[in-house]
Amino acid sequence: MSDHRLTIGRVANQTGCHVETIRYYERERLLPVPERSAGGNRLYDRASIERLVFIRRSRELGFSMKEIRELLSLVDSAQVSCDRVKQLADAHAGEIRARIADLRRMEAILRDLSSRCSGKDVPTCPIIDALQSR
Amino acid sequence: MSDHRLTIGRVANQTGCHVETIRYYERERLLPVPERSAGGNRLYDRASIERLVFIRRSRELGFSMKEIRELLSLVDSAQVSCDRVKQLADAHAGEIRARIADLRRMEAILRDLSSRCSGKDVPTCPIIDALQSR
DNA sequence: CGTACTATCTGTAGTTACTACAGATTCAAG
DNA sequence: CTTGAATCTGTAGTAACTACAGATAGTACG
Repeated sequence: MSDHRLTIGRVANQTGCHVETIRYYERERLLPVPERSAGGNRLYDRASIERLVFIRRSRELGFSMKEIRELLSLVDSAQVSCDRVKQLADAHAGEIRARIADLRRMEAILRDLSSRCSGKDVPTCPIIDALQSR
Repeated sequence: MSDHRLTIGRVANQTGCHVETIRYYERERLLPVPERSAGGNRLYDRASIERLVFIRRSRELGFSMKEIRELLSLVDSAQVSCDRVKQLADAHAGEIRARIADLRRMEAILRDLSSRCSGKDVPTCPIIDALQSR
């Protein structure tokens, strides 16, 4: 039954995480302490891979480790409260929208400044001027 | 002539930077070493304030400190090369657009997942499911 | 079985742009 | 001269990894 134990390198390959990141997640208690070989190397099972994929996908969606910690604890609790999960996802989506709005503002300003700059070697630059004064 | 020297606290007020941030910028060599009072307190002039405002506005537009360092060195060089400034601004705007695209992708996925989740206390949650499996 | 090479181990430091102390000193007002 | 606010230096913490160094484990080959 314990015949498909995987080394950390294989787990890294299968999940797309770096070896160091896997160890880091273990230190941070997102991953349970794995078994060890006689010599002390980590050995993982299927469940660890699933958990790692969960973390990775959550990170790809921009969840912070704190949020992931909570998502994982919800997963770990016998029955998932869809309620709280949805809450977390919606709150996070809201943060992302706010961030997008910020970035759009920045981009618009930069585009405007750039359009007013010839790019030629003239003595004054409208971009610099705008940054310098109010 | 040296009658409008400002303490770091006043400079912080006028620029909207924290005192610690001003000292940090000095350590990082974005700001020149200021004069000191007899007792050792920093004393700033108008030029320092302008430079600090420049840094702050650049940061607000999302420039990294590395980029700001280059912008400042362009400002410091006798004649500004509008060319390079525009290049930096455009490159930065491009990064912002890429970041926005990323965030939009995340937000769309989250919105989709959330719409498929009732938020009720059902045994399985489509959000969790999506995170768990590929 | 020995050797060589790769994988893994632990522990620490670096990354970005600040922010937050602690404990000592300086300054300004009364 | 005293008191309280401001400032000083130096260090450590933040988020989420990444990058070593130096030591040990595992594995393939002859």
